Amino acid sequence: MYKITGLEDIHQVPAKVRQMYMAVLQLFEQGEEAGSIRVSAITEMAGIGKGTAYEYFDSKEEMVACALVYQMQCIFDWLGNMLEEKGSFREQLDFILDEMEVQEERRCCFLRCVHIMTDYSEFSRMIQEKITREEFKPYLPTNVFGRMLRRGVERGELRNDLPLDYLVYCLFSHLVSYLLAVTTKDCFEVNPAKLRPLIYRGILNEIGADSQRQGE
Amino acid sequence: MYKITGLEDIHQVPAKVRQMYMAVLQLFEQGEEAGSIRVSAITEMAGIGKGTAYEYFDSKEEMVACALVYQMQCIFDWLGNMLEEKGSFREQLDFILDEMEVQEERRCCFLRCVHIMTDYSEFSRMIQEKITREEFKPYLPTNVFGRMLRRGVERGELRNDLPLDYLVYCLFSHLVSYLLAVTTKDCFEVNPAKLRPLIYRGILNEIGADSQRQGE
Amino acid sequence: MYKITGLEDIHQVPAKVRQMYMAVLQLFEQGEEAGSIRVSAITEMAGIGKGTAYEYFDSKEEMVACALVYQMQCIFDWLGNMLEEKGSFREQLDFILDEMEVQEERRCCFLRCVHIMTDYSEFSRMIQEKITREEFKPYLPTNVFGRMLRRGVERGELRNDLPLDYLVYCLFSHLVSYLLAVTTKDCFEVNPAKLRPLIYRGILNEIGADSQRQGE
Amino acid sequence: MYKITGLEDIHQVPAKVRQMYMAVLQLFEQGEEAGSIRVSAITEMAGIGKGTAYEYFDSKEEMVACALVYQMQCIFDWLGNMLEEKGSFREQLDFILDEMEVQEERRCCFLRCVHIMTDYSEFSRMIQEKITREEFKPYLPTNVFGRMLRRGVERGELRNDLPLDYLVYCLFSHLVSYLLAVTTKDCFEVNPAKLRPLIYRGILNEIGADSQRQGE
DNA sequence: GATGAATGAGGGTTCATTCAT
DNA sequence: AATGAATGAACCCTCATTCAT
Repeated sequence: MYKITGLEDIHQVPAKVRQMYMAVLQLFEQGEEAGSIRVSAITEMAGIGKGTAYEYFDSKEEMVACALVYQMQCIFDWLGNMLEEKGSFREQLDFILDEMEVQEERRCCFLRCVHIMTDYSEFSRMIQEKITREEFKPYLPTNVFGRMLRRGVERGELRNDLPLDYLVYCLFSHLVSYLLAVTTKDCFEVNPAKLRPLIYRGILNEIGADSQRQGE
Repeated sequence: MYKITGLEDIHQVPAKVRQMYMAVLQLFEQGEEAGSIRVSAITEMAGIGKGTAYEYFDSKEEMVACALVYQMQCIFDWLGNMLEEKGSFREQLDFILDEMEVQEERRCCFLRCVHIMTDYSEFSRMIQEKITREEFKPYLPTNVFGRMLRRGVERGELRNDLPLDYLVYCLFSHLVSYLLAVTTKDCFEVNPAKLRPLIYRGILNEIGADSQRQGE
Repeated sequence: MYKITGLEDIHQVPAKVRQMYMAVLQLFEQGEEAGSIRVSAITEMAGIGKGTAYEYFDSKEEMVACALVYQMQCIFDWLGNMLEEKGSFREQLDFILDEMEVQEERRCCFLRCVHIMTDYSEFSRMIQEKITREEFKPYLPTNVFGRMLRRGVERGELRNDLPLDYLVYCLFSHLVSYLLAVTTKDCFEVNPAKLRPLIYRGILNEIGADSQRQGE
Repeated sequence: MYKITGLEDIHQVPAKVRQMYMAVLQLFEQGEEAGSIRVSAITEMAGIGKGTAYEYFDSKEEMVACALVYQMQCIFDWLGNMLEEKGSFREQLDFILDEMEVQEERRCCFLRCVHIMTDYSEFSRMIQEKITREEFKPYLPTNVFGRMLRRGVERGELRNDLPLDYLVYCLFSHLVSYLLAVTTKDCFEVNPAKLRPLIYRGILNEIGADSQRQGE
């Protein structure tokens, strides 16, 4: 039988596979490590037989990797749609920061992206291999944020003299900083509320349309 | 016998324990995950008997966690000493960015700090518990960078109207951004050389003495 | 899966579990100690995989303890049935003494009862915990002998003015004495044949109907 | 160096060996099984180095076996001396029953004798091998009780028409019954106080001088 | 297609014994 | 003689994977 690749259309995932994905994600939220999740835990939680899992996937690693890729797809798909609805760059930025601050599950997903990018392990390589495939392209942060930033430029809110890649990097790194600040509240005693204005200023300083005009 | 805690003075670690640490770190560089390192791999590489490992540590997890904590201590100790020798904030900043860019082992260590901070797993909690102990205080990035920044303020290079914690956060988040940019060259096509001036400007905009004067 | 408790109906023990029980008992007869029986020895002898053993039992100790409890159940069940068929107290007594003298496996089981009763170890406690459960009640020597003695009283062969508990104790202790005598032939040079009449006289002296009449 | 055999004169056991014996016996009273006592537990409790233990003994089994043999020697030596002081058979019997009922450590020792006699394991064979050596002879229950019984015959308290071995067996088995009754109070609800007269009558019925006269 | 009982390789840990000091 | 750090064989137990039903 054809096995699952994790890059299927998120709306056409077989029911039992979706149940498995949900189980994996739930186990992650319970603090399990990727490597130490047990197949029996997944199938029991998904309410399916252990053998069934192997009808869809070749190995445990595939199950976990596909579940994470699926979650990324879902969240970035959702995020892309939500950003599309906002009227201005500032509203979009606010929305992202709000999500990072508030939502447990979503912050988790952002964190996991950073976590996976900062790891050389076999398992991370597996996910990286998947998310660099053609099918994943539209869900890549690069593209989700890219679309948002391109519209910002078109609207005249952002500088039009910088390569899009640089705009993406700039936004991304500020977001990571905020994410870490929110996550490690205990470590740096920095109030997220006080940080927001600095994030705005930092980003607009670098890529806002005003900074371009000032430079002229 | 007293078991190793990982917080011993880095110059007084027993020879065999140091050999174990080196083995663990080498295995990490070969791409192993924390959870999948085998005790036999550690002891064989360290050239000691498997039982000996358990004379010093209570479990495999302890072995790995202590090795990582040891590496952090060593690197932040070394970094602190190196920074002390530099004459200006700019020289210090250059030194750190150079290290992040060039040195494999050291970048690894920085990355691992981020990696651990972005993880809820049992294993990460184990390390976090160790590095929040009193003995580790002087090696904490917060303190290493804190000392560097305090001197910057004293020298009149940095603003004196901001809490130190905030200065640390600001520096730290810019460093993480640079680190990610250097690490994920493949993802964002951003040239580190072109990034440097932006990092400098970004940091000095926020915490440089000049920005304070301008605000007045 | 539900784990085995050792108190299942002896006729409904799963085949592989029964094979394990047989292996354990065989190992005992080969002179192994309870604590030093190896799981691999059990499974190899039972002709099953090592993992399978853990499908049914939680630990090695459980395997061994359940096997011993199973043997007790089987033997006391068999003994109870055999005694039921005998027509008189004297025939019943003869039957028990014959069995103690002749049968290797069954004497073993009686001896083990004594062995376990004279031991405080964790392992003995484990068995004692099992055989004091409700399900084991009908197989307890107290009850097997109790039924036999009650019928003796009803038939008018035994005194009816003593509590049943006392009758049981009296029979039991004489049996133990005989058992030890038979077992330690090398130690006391006492001929079992010469002992029998003394056992009969000893028991009937204490609990026989005649002794009651004489006392009146 | 000459190794300890466990049959040395109990008053000439080297100090460190005696400390080891005490440690082993203490561990037994804490409920450890013979096979699961650890060498390190013995040496730590004895306050000596682990290597030292192997100066005196060839193996762990020897250490434990010798400690048990030593305890038997001590207790039966003491018992023999105590019995010597008593003026009549009845007083001697009372003394033994008292000890069985009251003294924890000594009842333990009697129980252990039964426990070892009812076991075929390697370890029990080791002890049995030791206690059947010439040097242990005077401490054997057979002999301790034998001396007591011989004096009973000489004093005219006991029958003189039975072989000594038989007298010993008779006494021994009644003592075991009493021991079991006292030990398993919870199992048979038999009051030791009510049992005593029965034990006396039982023994004297069989081997008392009166029973001989009656038979004539 | 779905199942879950059976498997056995693999790895963590213990602990008796040795031997250099 | 005394020590205790070092050792590695031994063994329990886990769990990914298979396959007969």
